[in-house]
Amino acid sequence: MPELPEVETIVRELQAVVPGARVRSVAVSLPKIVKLPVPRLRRAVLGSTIRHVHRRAKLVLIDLSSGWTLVIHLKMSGQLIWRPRRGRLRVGGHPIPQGTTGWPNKYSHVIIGASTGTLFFNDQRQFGHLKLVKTSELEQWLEEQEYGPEPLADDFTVELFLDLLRHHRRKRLKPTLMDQTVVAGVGNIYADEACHFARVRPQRRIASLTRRERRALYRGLRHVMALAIKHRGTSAYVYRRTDGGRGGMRPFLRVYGRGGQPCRRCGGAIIKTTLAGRGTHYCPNCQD
DNA sequence: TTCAATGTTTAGAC
DNA sequence: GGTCTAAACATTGA
Repeated sequence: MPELPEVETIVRELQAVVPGARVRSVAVSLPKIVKLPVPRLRRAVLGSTIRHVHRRAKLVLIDLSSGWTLVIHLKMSGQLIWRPRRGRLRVGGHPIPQGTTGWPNKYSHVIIGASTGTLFFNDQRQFGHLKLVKTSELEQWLEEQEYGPEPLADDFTVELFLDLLRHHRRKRLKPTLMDQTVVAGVGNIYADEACHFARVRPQRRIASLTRRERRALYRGLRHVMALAIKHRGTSAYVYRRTDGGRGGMRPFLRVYGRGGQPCRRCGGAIIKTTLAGRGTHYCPNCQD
């Protein structure tokens, strides 16, 4: 999916325009995406007002006046699209397939009609899901998911990060960074980018990392996430009127998707390999 | 035709 | 028990 920066981008977009909208209709064309009986979803959301849109890890959280929170995971190919009655479209998540011009389309699996616009939950690969959690129990529920700290939060200190790494000494670096119980929200793109920032190869064992390297990884995670949010993510489209621009992080990626191309730091050829089943990119010259 | 794609979970091997 | 890989989910496009 969209990783933390892409989810944060769409959450900010939605939070700016959606609160206050009253839900008037719910249409589900792919029931398996909704992890509860559709009639129950209807009862929980129809007639309620959207209060607040926020995020934890890669989850989009939409608080409703009914006391329920919609919990949406976009996984690999989910999108959220807000089409307001007036004003510009807000699109977040996976890039829109070429040729797609309107909504709903064949990937629009959940459509929530509201007083000021319509929210589309689209997902090409159908991996995403939508759940419902009582807002009063949301904090508790999130704790049960055992997410690690938010990498950009004030309480994510270097000391905490070093401590988390100590619990995974025998594991390889990149899968550990992507472990949502270690740090929340890190995915395949930004794990590679953080490793490059820290000049460390993704396949290194945690135990082999020097204190200096661990601290560089901490800085790398924070830097890469903040930069990606600043540029509105790597591929989330954010439409302005009809033509729109896309998430602008792509030109700032130093290794992801750049196999065979020269390293922007040292000129070495970026290697693309596989680690933990995921495409993994690094510079063999300046990452050790 | 084959493979890989911003995620997560699970089964099985060692 | 710990850690790894492959497969599964489903679809598309290079």
